Amino acid sequence: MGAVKSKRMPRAVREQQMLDAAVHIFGQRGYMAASMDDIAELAGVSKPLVYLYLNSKDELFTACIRREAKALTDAVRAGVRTDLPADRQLWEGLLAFFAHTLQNPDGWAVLHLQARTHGEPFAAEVTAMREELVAFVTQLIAVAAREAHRDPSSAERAERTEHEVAGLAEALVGAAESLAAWANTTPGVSAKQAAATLMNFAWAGLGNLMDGRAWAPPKS
Amino acid sequence: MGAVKSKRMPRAVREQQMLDAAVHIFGQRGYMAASMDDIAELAGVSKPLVYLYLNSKDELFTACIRREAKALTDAVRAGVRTDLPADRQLWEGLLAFFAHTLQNPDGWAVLHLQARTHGEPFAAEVTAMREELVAFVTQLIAVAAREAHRDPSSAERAERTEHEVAGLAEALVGAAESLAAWANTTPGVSAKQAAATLMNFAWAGLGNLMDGRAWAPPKS
Amino acid sequence: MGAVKSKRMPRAVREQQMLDAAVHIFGQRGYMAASMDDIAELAGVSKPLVYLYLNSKDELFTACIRREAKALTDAVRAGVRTDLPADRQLWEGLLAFFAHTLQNPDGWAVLHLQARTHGEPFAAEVTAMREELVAFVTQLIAVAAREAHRDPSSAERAERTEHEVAGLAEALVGAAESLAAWANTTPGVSAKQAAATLMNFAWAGLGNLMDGRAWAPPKS
Amino acid sequence: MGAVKSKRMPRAVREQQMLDAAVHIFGQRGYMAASMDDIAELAGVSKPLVYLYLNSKDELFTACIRREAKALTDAVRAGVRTDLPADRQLWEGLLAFFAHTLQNPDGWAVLHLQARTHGEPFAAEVTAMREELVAFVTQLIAVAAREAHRDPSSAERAERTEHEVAGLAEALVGAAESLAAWANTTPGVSAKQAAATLMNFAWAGLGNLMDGRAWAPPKS
DNA sequence: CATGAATGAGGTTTCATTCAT
DNA sequence: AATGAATGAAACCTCATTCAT
Repeated sequence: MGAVKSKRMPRAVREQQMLDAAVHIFGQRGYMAASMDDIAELAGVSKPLVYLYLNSKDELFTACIRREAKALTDAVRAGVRTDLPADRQLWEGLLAFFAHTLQNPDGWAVLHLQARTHGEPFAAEVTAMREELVAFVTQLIAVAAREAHRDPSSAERAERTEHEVAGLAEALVGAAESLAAWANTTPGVSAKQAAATLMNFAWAGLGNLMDGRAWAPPKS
Repeated sequence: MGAVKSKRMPRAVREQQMLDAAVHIFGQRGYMAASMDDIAELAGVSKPLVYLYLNSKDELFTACIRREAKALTDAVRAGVRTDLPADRQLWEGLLAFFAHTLQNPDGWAVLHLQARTHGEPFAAEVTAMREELVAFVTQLIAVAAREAHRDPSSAERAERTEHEVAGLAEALVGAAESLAAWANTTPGVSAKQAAATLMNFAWAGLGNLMDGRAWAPPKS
Repeated sequence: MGAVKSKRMPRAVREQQMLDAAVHIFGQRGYMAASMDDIAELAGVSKPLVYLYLNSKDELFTACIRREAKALTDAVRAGVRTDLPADRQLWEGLLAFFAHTLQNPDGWAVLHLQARTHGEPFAAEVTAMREELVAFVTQLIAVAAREAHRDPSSAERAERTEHEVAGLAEALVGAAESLAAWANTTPGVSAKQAAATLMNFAWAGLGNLMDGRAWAPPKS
Repeated sequence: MGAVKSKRMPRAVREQQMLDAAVHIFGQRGYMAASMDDIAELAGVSKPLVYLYLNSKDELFTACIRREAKALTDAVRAGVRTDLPADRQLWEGLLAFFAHTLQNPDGWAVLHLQARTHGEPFAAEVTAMREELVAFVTQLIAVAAREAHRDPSSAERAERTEHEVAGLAEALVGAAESLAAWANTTPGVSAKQAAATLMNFAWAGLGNLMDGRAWAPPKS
């Protein structure tokens, strides 16, 4: 874990070492419980150097969030072949998402647990990333809807559908996030299993909705 | 919020005041950022009294988690009439869940955000509550499966179904949790809307699964 | 110096002990070089108690300045009998001023050296005190002028006089301040000697000015 | 202010740039609040170079004091024509003094405020400069006394006068210093005005004293 | 029952200073 | 001649926690 201690490294390298250490500590202990001493020690440098390069605990935390958010969205983007049908795209996206979060448990903890738990500068960073994922899913659902009934006979149905897509995408991304946390803390759950569970859950339901077979709440 | 300051109250009442204050502060600021000073002040008592009744910050936090977890599961249980069909039970459960979390944002923040973000003594408390909810959903899914095809023709299909129920319940509860957080931070979202969104998402998907129409991952 | 260490004292007493210690350390070492650790130790208390009562280094410093400024102006006021002629009043004021500054070297150092050397919140406190002294002197000079020539024959002379009084008072107070510092660092100089030196210097000069016998700068 | 950054300059030039920067920062922020980083940056060099040339913060500060003290005394000396009568010499000296301090506010702040506010190595530097000014004034007063009454009729008076000259010179220099600070912080006050105010104040008073018309403290 | 008084320990942050190139 | 990389030491401040009344 703690990189081999060697002196006089170029700044870019040292910064990555510090971010590695910080993500690990922040992910394990939380923002407030993490001490700059511990992060510096794990990074193999002295505390003043951490401050010289990253200025403050806040900025260090923000840098962690940004790096991990970018890494995650990059991973998902890289995993999806956009020339495939919508269901295959969703499948590949989920697979890439769970694979990445399972391989980066600390990074995922920082994004999912820590960043959202501490006030506004941080939560906004995650919100931005989340919106990218939600947009991806929203677009997939829209494509799927068009694929499902090429016949745009009922304008009403189309409208209702459009109207609900946002909430559905939100629910799907939320479910994925929760499953990622669950997979991270439950031994023996692979990325493929998590993706399959969610895909089954989601795709069939979406299909039904597209066809207008929604569950109707009771009148009472 | 801060109870009117009056002397000589029975211990049980004072304790509840303290827990009220603690849940509010913990929910707003997080476990580490919350100070015993602030909690005592909001509760309208002196700090030593908080220690006399609740021993330490850890125990105070644990007491908060336990009280809020019990309140939530009680609310869900109370909202479900077990003599109704499975879909109605799930609907009522979701409704009760979202209604309670929306009316107790601080309590929900403590359970969903804070308790899971800080090491083991606390996360376990939430896990216990979560398992109760998952069990409730799991049983509903099982009932639904039996209702759907009373004819257990394909043993293979039944087995596969049983095998996945755990993951599905997990996904559903996770989606509910995410939606609760979303509803809490998005103005204008009612408990009924949140429940309807999730119910639509879930029930159709579950129904399809029950009928064996699952989405099949590609072989590659 | 360091008060006898005894536990459990009422807050007001402890606060004065802390201020005593702080004035001593600030006066000797300067605002920035003074450490809260040293002040707390000299006061015979722990550092957190200093913060509990005085909030921050800034506020502690401000409290010192205010206390010492008030003590000095009080001492001067108490030393002057306002029913005497102007010269006697000035004499008594100077005597009280030098007596007080010689008996409170640290307080005087805080006011004269430290408070003016560090930015605006602090300098303003001293300016207020200084203005009180300048006003006192200004009024004495005006009274003296009236006493000197009861015959207000030359309006021009009176006007010019009025015009210069401000600058003269400023110079006199400035001279007094410098002499106080000098007396504080030069062994064997009594308050009476310092007052006599300045009184001689000032009163004769003022008298001459009142009579219009000013030194004229060369034309070149 | 910050010199254009150019490499390979002769040492003497670089040193002056550093001293310029240091005087500016020390004057504005004070000795302790000034950081070597800021000074090096303002000087346009790297920190190790500052240490290579000036060894330590203390020595850098001392070098600043010495340079500014020399500049001030040089300016005063250069402004005085010693073949003139005493009053003209004093006038020219004051004029040069105020002109220099007004044109070098940072340097004057270093000498008057900062150097005296921090322990012994530094205060002594200023004391040396101050003594030179006091000696200059003392000698002027002596000359003036001889000019005033060439007839040393009263030995007693002469003795008393000799005895007080030190205090008087001290008071005059102190008043000048205070006025310089006042002129530096009060907009619209010229060197000539400051010099005239003090000259009026001082010369008439000194003249009176020379003639034996001193103010007598009351017997009580 | 209730509290004002008090502290040990540890947090973030900054700074003067040096080393290796 | 000049600098990027690095740190030991110490500053301010906060907090959970306890005692004596």
